[in-house]
This record gives sequence, structure tokens and C-alpha cells, in this order.
Amino acid sequence: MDLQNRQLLLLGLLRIQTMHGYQLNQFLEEHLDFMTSLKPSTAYYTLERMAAEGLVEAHAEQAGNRPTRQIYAITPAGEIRYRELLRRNLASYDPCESADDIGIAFLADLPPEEARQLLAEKRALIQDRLDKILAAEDRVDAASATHLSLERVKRQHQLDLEWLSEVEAWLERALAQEAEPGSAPEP
Amino acid sequence: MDLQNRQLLLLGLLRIQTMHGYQLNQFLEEHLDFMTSLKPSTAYYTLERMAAEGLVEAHAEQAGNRPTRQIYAITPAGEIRYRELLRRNLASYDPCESADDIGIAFLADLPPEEARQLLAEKRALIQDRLDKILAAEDRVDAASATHLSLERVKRQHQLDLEWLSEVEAWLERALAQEAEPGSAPEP
DNA sequence: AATCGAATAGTCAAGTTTGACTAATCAGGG
DNA sequence: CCCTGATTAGTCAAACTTGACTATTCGATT
Repeated sequence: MDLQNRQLLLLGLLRIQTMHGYQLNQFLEEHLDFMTSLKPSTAYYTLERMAAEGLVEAHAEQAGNRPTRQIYAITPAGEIRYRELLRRNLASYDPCESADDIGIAFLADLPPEEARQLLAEKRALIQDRLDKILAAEDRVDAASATHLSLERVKRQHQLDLEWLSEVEAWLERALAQEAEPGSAPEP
Repeated sequence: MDLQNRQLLLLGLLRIQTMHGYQLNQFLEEHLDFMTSLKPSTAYYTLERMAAEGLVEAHAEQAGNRPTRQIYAITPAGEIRYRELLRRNLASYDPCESADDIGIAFLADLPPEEARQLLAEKRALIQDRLDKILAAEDRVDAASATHLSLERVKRQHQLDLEWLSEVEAWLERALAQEAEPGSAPEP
């Protein structure tokens, strides 16, 4: 996630309600866990930075005897920026090219049997996450925008399960070819 | 893309052939463009770091009168690390939760007509990229591992196009509901 | 033969990100 | 009433990332 989307997300939340950093982070963890991996430290940094830019205003609050905390509220400049970022986000498309499947390119460097086992572990991980997403889907209003986002993540996981099957098939073929053509097995 | 996958990628390439940084970056841009967004500076940094860790060895080379360049070769320690990283990569799954669709959550904050236009721009972008991927797919050996990776990216784009249709339908419904229930239109 | 632009091969400062750490408060058990 | 572990609310140094920049060489053009 890049800076712009992070700002968009935080501004969007502050627009709904003024909050302090910890509260924001709690909200992110509770409700947006499956969508973003915005770390607490990063959120604090982003808030400070936005405060310096005048997009949000912080005012210190003393609750009981706790360390004073900064309550952030969106400013008019922040509102304008919010709209800009929202427009940019809706009109753009860059699905982080994470190359998290780079290992596939080097699949042939491992003994096929081991590769098969490792891929089975990967499959289990995907399935696990998918189950969690399905459970979460039951809990959100089917007409909400959140549901749309969940739907996307769900399908991505389903797609990756299917794709993994093809990788496994590919591995099987490679294995068969290796055994087949009368070549002496190496010692 | 995180550090580990970056190291895996660079080690994997250096295993095939010793190279200098610029050469690596060229290769990445030419052949792995659609898979990774590893920036040149980042590659240089990662190489230095791996050299410091003893995973690769650099030796300076003077070609003609050009500035001396560092030729990197993988070391035995690098080979071991390569296998570790490959195993970890194959067995893991964390599709960067980029929240690049975060804007959808705030879709209702824009006039529906404008939202529709912005989403149309997004659709055009996806289609564009998909076309490039399809073209690239024709050029790679259908039996290669690269083809598998391309296939995955392709389907992701197709999925996002389908998903976008649903977002548009959702927007349409929201728009209809707004018009419908005898509510006085606000001035 | 001087020049202009592209390619080669990086370097670096400025900005970003995060894991580890701090420090106070509260809730509950012994 | 004191201790312990969880929760609250961050801070910070160290590591990572990248856009902007440098400096040389080569090829082609005028």
C-alpha cells in the first residue's frame, strides 16, 4: 500500500469520526484486517505527516492520568485532499506486482517430491485464509461496499487455488518427462 | 515485494549467470517487467547488502574506460540461502494486501455519475494491461514456468474486470434507490 | 570534427517503514 | 492491598526505498 492510499484510508475514517491514533489502529485491526496491512507505527507517522501538511488537526487530550493523546480531526484542506485521492484511487489501477509467486520460476531447482510438499503447504494456507474470508462475508451486510471488497479478496483466493492446481499439474508433467525418455537416472 | 523475495529473485538470476548490477536491472526490465517492480536503486542496495552478508561476492571489473563495475557471483553461502528462500517462498502465501481498492469503500462519497466515469477509466487501464499480458503470453513458451506466472497475472486482471462490473452494478443500484423512494431531491 | 542524444553504470540524500521498546493504567486473583 | 498480566498509547533508532542526479562513452548527425 502506498502513501496515497494510506492517506485516503485515514482521511476517510477521520471524516466519519475524529479519533486518536490508537483508536484508528484498533479500528483497522478489527474491521479492515483482511484488506490492509497498515502497521500502527506507519499510521502514526502518516498522521503526523498529514498534520504537518495541514490535512488534519491534532489537539492533545488528557484522559484520566494516561499519557496525553493526540485527537485528530480532518480539516477543510483535508476534505479537499480526500476527494482528490478518492478520485485518483477510483480511476487508477496498480495491483502491487509483488512477485510473490517468483518461486514458481525456480520450481525446477528443487526435487519434485519436495516441491510438491511445499506447494501443498501453500495450498493449506490459502484454504485457511479463504475460510476466514468466507466466515467474515457472512457477518457483513451483503449490500455494503465492504462486501464488494470482501468479494474481491475471496475470488482472488479462489483463483489462486485453481492456479495452484495448474502449477501442480505442471510439476507432475515435468516429473513424468524426467522419468520417461530412457535417460539414465543420475546417481 | 519484500526483501526475501527480492533476494530470492536476485540469487536465482545470479545462479544462472554472474552479472553486474546494471545487467541484472536490464534483464529484469526486459524479461520480468510484468512480474516485478524491483527498482534499479533497490536492486543495487540489495546486492550490496547480500555482499555484506557473504551471499554474493563482488569483484571489480574495468571494461574499456568505463567506470569500474561490480560483477556479482553467488557464493556457497548464497546457494544455501537460495534454497532456504525458495522453500519458504513455495510454502508461503501472502498476496500483498495492498488495499488498492480502498476507494470502493468510500464510493458513496462521490456523485454517482462521476464515480461511474472514474470507474470507466479504471476499466480501460485494466483492459490495457490485460492486452499487453495477452501479447506477452504469445511470445513465451507455453510449457515454461514463466507461462504459469503470466497465466496468473492474466487471470487476476480478468477477475478484476469481472469484479469491476459488479461494482458498477452496485453503483447503479445505489443510484436507482436514491432516485426512487419519493424523497424530495435536495436542492 | 564538434555536438547531441542515448546508453552505460551507478551514487546519494531525503523520505518511508517497522520491530523493539517504554511507560502508565486497569482488572482480577491471592 | 499488592502483584501480575493485559490494555492503552504511543516513541525511536535502524533499516529500507527511491527519485533525482552524476559522469563517462558510443553512435550518428551536421
